[in-house]
Amino acid sequence: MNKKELIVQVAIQVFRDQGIEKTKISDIVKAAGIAQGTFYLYFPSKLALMPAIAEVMVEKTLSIVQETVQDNAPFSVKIEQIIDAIFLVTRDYHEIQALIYSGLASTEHLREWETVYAPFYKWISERLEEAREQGIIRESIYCDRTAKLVIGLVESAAEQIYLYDSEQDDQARVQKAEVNEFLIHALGIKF
Amino acid sequence: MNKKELIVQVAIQVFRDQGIEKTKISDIVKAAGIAQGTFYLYFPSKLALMPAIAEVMVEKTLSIVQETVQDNAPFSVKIEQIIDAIFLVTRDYHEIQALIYSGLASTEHLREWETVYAPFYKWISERLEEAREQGIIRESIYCDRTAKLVIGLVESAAEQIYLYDSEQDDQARVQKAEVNEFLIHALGIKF
Amino acid sequence: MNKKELIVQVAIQVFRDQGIEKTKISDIVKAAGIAQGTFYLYFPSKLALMPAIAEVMVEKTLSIVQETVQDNAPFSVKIEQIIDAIFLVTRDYHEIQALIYSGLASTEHLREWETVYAPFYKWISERLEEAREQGIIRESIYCDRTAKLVIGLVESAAEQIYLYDSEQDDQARVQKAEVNEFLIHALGIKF
Amino acid sequence: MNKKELIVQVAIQVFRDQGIEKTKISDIVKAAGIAQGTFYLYFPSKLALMPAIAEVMVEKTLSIVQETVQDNAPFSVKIEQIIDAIFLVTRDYHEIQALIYSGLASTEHLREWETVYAPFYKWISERLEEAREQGIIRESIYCDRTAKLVIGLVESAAEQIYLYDSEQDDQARVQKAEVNEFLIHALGIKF
DNA sequence: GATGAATGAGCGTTCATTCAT
DNA sequence: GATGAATGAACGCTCATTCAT
Repeated sequence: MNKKELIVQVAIQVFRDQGIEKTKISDIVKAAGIAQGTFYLYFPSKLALMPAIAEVMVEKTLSIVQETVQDNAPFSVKIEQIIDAIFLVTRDYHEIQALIYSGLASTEHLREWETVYAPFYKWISERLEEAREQGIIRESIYCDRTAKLVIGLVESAAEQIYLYDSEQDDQARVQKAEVNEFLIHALGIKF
Repeated sequence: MNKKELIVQVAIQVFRDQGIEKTKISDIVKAAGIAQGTFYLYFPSKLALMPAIAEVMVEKTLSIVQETVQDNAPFSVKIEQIIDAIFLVTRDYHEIQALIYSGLASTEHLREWETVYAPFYKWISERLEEAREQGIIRESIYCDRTAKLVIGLVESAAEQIYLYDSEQDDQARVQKAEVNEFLIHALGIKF
Repeated sequence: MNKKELIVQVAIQVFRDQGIEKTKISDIVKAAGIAQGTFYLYFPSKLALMPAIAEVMVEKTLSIVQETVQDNAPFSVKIEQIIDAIFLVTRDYHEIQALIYSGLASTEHLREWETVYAPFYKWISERLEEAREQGIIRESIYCDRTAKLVIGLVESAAEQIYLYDSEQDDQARVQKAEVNEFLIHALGIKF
Repeated sequence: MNKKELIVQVAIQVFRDQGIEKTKISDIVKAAGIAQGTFYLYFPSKLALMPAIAEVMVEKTLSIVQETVQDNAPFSVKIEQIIDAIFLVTRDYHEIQALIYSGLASTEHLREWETVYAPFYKWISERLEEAREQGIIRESIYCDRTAKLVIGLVESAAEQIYLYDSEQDDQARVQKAEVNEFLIHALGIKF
């Protein structure tokens, strides 16, 4: 089996279980069932894991969003589904999300993250584009920039809920509704 | 000068200069011109610094916002000014903001942050309340929740710009305009 | 007690006992009865010990030579005494001498050694100068350069004997006699 | 090409380029273009390389000396040529020379080095013998022992020059002249 | 014979924390 | 209160060596 992927997958799991700060490389290799030195064959340091994790996380997020959003649903429903999906991912992985957003993982790898995040931005942007062409949202929207604002808004809203606790179903429901309302107006969605 | 305050002020400065991860307590005490042991007279551990820093940062942010926003300006202008102020703070302190938002500083102190952030949320909420009472924004808005969404939106938008580089004046201008447009619709501002 | 000196003294002892290559920093601190971290207060690395050791070794060598050589002895006897003294030091510290002579201790510290060795060269040079002024050795001698040759010759001769074994009294006696004869002619000593 | 020889040749080269201490086996095999494991088919450990390297170095030194010294030159010229040759080798390989002289490579292999160095001592000894039989040098000389002194003297003189810097042509010229003068008297060369 | 991914014991180094002064 | 030398547990990382292919 591919050891590099194994390390990344296991690292995500261990980070979720015991927190990022407290995770030692020795914890990761133990969980992965490999030798300490093997880690260093694939990653020069603990920090170097981060871009790979970010990539996996974005893939995971995007695929959950894509699974949740129904192609033939009306745009207003799609927005609700996008919100649902992002809240879902945030609930389960907020610690890792936080890491990715914080400038933590040292400046050297920041550049890579831009590319890593690109597919997610692009997908949302395309949905906005579709809606705009169909006249369902206001025309003045710049889809690329707005996609980033939407993702930023929903993720930050979800983080506000899940930062302290993953068990916040009621709070989450209210917050999602509020975000939905917020977005309906922000995007000028017509029904 | 009060040593406790001195330590917090110096710590923020050192964090900005050389990054949070790389900052050792010895760096802070050196910069503060005090002895290693003196630190522990005021803070039981390195982590105990964080709530104090968060408090100062929120005070700083709020006071910048308050200075920027003119009491007698129309609400739409106030929104622009709020955006300007948050972008300004984010540009100068995005690393520390990131720290505060990420779950980084061990869970024991998270609760305190909530209270620490409260004044900022409250102030924005009050401005929304005023506007709603004057019928300048849509009535369906829940001010408390929306205040958090607005702050989350603007901060995440600013972070997208400044994460990689603090010198992004052109990018920032475009992003600010987009956020403004976004908020005008989201809040249903009437002119 | 001065910890820096303690470390150097103990390090020399430990190096002699168990060899330089096999000596870990933990061995040194254990023998010195200090904590691991304390070592790093005084020396940034194992290599950084070397100039300090060299200094002590040269001081030791010079003081043994000075003690052995009688001020009022005839020059030819002084030469014998110098040979005796250098052989003595080499027997007891040949491993450390070897270290000092090899380029081992990484190029960064080489420059310092030149200064460190200077007093020894100088002292020998002065003895040659005296002898030359008294017409006891050939006039064509450049004392400074010749001092280095003499020390190099005698030390290398001693090392040839003690490299493999410190118990070589017979061999040493013959070698010393040969070196003495060699030097008598090289310096053109007159009786 | 014979892999064993290849490894030794490459190792010498890599040692010269990046220093002995910093050279890992992986560097050697990389430079040799062979696999990590292949090294261990020919040498049971890293230390086992040392005698082989010493052998090659002595062969190299001896052959350079033999090439430089002209059979039919007068003995005084031969001495100059020997000095030249040894300075040349020392300039190019002083780090490896240092390794060979220092007790570095664990004691188990020291014995072998004695035998390895023998041919060089023997060759010089034979030249002295010739000269002594022809009455060109003083009769009291023991050629075997003196050969070692001569080699030790010249090598240490060369090391004093090249230890810090390989580019020392002026210094080297003066030092060689001084050594020559020194030897002329030590050996009692008659013209 | 040749390979090179995998190993893991071992070591150097860091740095938050303590405490005698 | 203030100091800063001393501490030592903790961890990152290296690299000689192995072995299944």
